[in-house]
Amino acid sequence: MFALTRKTDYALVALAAMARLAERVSARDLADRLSLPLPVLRNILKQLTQEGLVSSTRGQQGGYALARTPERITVIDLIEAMEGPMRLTLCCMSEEDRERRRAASGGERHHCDLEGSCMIRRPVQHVHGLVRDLLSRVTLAQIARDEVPREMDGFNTFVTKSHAMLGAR
Amino acid sequence: MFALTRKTDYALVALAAMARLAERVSARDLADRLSLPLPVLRNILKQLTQEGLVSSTRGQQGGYALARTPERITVIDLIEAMEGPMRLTLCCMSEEDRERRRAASGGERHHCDLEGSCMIRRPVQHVHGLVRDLLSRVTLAQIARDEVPREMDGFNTFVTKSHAMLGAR
DNA sequence: AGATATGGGCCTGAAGCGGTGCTATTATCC
DNA sequence: GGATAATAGCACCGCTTCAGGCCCATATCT
Repeated sequence: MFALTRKTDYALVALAAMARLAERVSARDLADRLSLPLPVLRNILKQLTQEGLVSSTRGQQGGYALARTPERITVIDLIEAMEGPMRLTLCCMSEEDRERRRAASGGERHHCDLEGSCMIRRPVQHVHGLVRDLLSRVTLAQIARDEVPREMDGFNTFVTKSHAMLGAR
Repeated sequence: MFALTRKTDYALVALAAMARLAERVSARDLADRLSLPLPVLRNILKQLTQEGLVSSTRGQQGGYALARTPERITVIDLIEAMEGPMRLTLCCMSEEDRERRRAASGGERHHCDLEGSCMIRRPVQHVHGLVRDLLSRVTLAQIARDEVPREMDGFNTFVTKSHAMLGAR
């Protein structure tokens, strides 16, 4: 089911709230404000900290804050922080991702069996790039302020970015 | 993990091959040509038939063929046929989908708890619309011929389409 | 010292995914 | 009419992930 998990959903709500607050908040405080279940929110904030999207301060008066300005946090950052690298199909995985999954689940075949003979690999990877780029153009600031542009053009810069990305990954 | 399932992946490969062949093929034949596991491909083709993307003919010399021209089958059609309605977050579910899930899993809460107070609902639904529209612009014909446009503009028509869609769903 | 936070685990029930097998039905060919 | 070849509709199983919760160690401020 092509969908974000509930945790990612909550993460989006939490980060948007943190963007508006713009000051350090404890997990409990945030859970109260947003009516989110505290244990879940804790796990989410922990993970976002590990992934470097938020910074944490321990102890009394501690809490969480965005690690960067909301303009520099994109939706794809958030998604991949919570769910790991996005991929439309198996061919869209990067080599590193592939190694990681192979190591994690014990030597399964985590590559497309077709590889050479697959006729749709290039176009599919291209669509993958289009989606990923779209999500990398939406920032947390835009989400928080309900200022997501109606049109996502400016694909001139995209073309180069996309190709560079596909090459690198 | 924001990714398509393996079945959807295979479905894409299969449909693209059927688009190129442009004639009726049996599941076995297709599995041989594409080096896909036959039992899996069978289930996929059955499901695609139920969803109306391919038409089937029983009996000897029977098989499957695309129900429409590949120009009229989009990637989002395929994805939603295999995985059910796409949604970025819970708020992006249509009312019917919500009812369906509620009925299926016995009265759970399948809606966003925040509803009224949620500050990011509109922007998130808008991003959902952007992604969905992008995927609805890529056709099976383009995939099969590796002719996916480098730029996906023409968002003028999109704006109206998107709003109509969000309204209808 | 005590109160308040985060950090790092670990655990469980439920649901979805990947894959397989069996039987019934339908159409064609001989 | 009978054999054959194909789809249709199930039901099943092992595995992984998801959602949610709990516990204890550690750090920090008062």
